[in-house]
Amino acid sequence: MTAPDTNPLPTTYDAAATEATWYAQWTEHGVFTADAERAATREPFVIVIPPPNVTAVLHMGHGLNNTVQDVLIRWRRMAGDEALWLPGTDHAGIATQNVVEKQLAAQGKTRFDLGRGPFVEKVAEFVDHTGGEILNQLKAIGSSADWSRTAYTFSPALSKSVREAFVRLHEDGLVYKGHRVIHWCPRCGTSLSDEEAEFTDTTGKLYHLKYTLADDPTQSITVATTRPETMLGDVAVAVNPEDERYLAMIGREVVLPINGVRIPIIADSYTDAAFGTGAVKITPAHDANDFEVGKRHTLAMPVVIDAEGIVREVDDAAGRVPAGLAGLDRADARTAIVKMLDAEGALVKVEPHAHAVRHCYRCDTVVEPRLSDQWFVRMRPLADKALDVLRGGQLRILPDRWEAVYVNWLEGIRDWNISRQIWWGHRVPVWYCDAPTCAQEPIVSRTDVTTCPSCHGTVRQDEDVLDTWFSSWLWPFSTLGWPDATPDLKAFYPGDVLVTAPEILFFWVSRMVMSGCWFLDQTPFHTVYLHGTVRDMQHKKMSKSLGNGIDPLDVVKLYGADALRWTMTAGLGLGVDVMLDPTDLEKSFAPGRNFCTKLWNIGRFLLSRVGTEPLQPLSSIAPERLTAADHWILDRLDQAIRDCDAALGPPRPANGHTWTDAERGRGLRLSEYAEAARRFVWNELADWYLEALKPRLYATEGEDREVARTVLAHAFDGALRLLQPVVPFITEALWQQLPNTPRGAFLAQAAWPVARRGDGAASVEAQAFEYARDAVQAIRSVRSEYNVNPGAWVEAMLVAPAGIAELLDAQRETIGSLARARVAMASENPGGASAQLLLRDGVELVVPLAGMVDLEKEKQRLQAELTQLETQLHALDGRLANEKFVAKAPAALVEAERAKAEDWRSRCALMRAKLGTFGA
RNA sequence: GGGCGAAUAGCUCAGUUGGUUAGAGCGCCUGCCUUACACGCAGGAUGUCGGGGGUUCGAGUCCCUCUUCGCCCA
Repeated sequence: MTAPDTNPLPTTYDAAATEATWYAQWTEHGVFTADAERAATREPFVIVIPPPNVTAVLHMGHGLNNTVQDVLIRWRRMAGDEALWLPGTDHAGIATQNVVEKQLAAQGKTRFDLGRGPFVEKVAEFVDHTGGEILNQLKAIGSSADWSRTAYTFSPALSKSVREAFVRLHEDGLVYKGHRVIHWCPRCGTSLSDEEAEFTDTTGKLYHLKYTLADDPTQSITVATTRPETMLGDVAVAVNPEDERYLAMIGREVVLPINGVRIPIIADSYTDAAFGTGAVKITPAHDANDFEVGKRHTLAMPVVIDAEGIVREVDDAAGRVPAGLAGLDRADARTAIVKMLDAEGALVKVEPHAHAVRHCYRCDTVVEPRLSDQWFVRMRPLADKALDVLRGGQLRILPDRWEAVYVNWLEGIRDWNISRQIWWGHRVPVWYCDAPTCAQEPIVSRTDVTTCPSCHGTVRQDEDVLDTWFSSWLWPFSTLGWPDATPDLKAFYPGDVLVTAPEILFFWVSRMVMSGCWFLDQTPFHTVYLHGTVRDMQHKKMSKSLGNGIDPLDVVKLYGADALRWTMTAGLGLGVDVMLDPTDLEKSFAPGRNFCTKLWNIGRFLLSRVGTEPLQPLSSIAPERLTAADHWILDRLDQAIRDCDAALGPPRPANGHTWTDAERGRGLRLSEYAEAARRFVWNELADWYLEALKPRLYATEGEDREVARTVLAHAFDGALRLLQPVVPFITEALWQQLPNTPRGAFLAQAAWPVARRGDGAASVEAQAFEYARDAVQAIRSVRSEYNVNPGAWVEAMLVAPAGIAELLDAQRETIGSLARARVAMASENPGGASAQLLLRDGVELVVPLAGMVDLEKEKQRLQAELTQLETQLHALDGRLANEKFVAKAPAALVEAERAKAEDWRSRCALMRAKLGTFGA
């Protein structure tokens, strides 16, 4: 009888209780806390978290992203590195401001009702009270981040980094104020960078407008535009100088419909003769390309749409907007203007037109090109450095196809608009003298300026704040104390791996490389790991707005954090999207839960049979005391360790700084790692070793029982170590119960296993167990085929060549207990009415099954097997007869193929002989 | 318009530099509640590797082309 009362493990695994217990233990004992001093004597391994928005709520994308980071950091922590996973949040300028503005709107207020100071205070208060909750949610999925170093992009410390970066770039001549057309979101009321103005493919309309020549009303020129409402601000019509259709018109003037303004026809090679009519209207204040044309031709730049997207005479536009149109929203204005153009006979035609329209990445409003003054960073010199580190091999991106995308973007880099006209964010550190007569230039300063250095009068700070990404791009070192030379900065910069999704390759990843190379002269990490996107079964990206999301916390509640992590890891091919079915959580997460249950039950078996009495260490056991099964499982553990290491590593370039071609594409195969560990613990340890071991453990005492206890505990200990990075909770809970676990130690910081034998060759002793497995599987197969009662014992006879026979003879009991058979060895096949199978290396299995064997069936099976093997042998012989194959293929391969052909030939012969005994 | 990726078992996917009889999980079929586990065990079925062409002794893997789906950039 079992004695469940003495087993410290309950029959079912309680994920919730275990997770709470061990997470608290880990944090209480500082398991996740990195130490700058220790990093002097150990390899540091650093991952900085992609900081979630401070107002974000955990979704499956975070679940995936943070599981990957946690697996890597836990792996390196065990491997002996000084592992630092640095967590934190992003103040998320526009996004956070939008949230609070929405709250105000519900009270019928705007931010302007409050004023700048009180509004910023209100946002800060909001962030203090509700922000950062996502970090607690990350704890629920087991994230082993160093919470003592939690950073925030808008903290005083990081604000100092931001100012330093701005001022230094200014000193380097790379920050400047530019007057040009930028992307403007009329809803958010701010400019956007190129990257923040996302393209959406749209089927719009192409309007053909007829402008009459001023000096000859019988002649006209037709322009094509997707934005007819901007015609009020037209200052020219441009044609290509090569375009013969319009040569005679260049230099003459046309009259704009509706407002009657006269504008010239100019020649500019920007105009594509093949697009539309070959003539385009030029509106310098409302189109970036037109702006360039306007500058080249020193044209006026009237502004006819204001910051809110309302049509009116804003700037330089007197007489351009008729009273009936002034005050209309840009969309309404389009409708009205098209109607007016039609009435005037100026609308030639309207045709459907597929094109991409830019939208605000925060609120999806159609972006309005707008002429304004903005701060820019000249990116070319920074981009060149970022290209150098990739090309030089100090940086790699996995999957490597993204490297081309990275290179392409950096080669075509454009200046970065870093100023935003919102209130929530780092204020641009520039001050202006209030005195209109003072000659003082704008002051760019690391510290606040209160009086004008020239006239000692009052100053005012620039109204703009910086793009939120201007703080994010400093993240790998601002979080470590830069610009101060802190111990952390010295110990943990540069870091190692950056884990994120491809969506922010340009927003964030490339820019971090640029800033790291520029300010610290080193790439901030040697590896960028771009994982896939979480999608539903229709391959749609999971999102709250689409309603196809899965809440990771629901999964934790239903299946446990380990199950969630298992699904994320085991399903993660390199760079491949993860497909989950939001309507069927069971399908996605049951495998992880089932695996945990399996682990739990192995642990329960071990504790009930091995017990908790101290064990002698494996190293103290003489090899000859180990059974074939012991040797086999220890070999399998070695192989599993090698497979896991090969899938995960190398953790860094072998020479410490530059990837070799051979190393560059290796590692970070999380699914292969998980599969290797799973295969070992389930298909090898549980399915075979444990079963083979039972008779030895059922013994109440004896030397062999002690050996069995030690080997099983050792193998399971190895499995738990390999699995800790994926399923940290259950492995910790089990490891704590193992007889030889030191008190006060944690699996989370125990040593990563090392293979006992490095070569990977199976030992002779282990080989014996492989033969035994073959025999067991063959007997089971026969039993199943003949529907032998599962409880019944059968007779089985093994005929084996010398050498193998001795090995098998020693395994008779093991084979018998696993296959429910009384196993005998025989020197030759007795023939007769029996089921017979040919195993490896000339081993034959004979199962008499008196009276049950269907000879015809046996014959058919054998014949089918023979036919298949003959076909393969024929193909193989053909290959070996091919002189070119023998001459060109590697010698080792040819040799192996020859040996195989011989093996198959003798197998065929045996089968034919056997068929003969059936009287065929 | 330019670039990239994917297409392998019913489903989701592995398959590193071309080289055993192409694998896993789930699902499916058969039999088992065997004293760790039915969230389990044992046995089994399932693929002209998207179509076509080429290179090679040899192609799921390399090249060309077509089809379908997806992504990025302009």
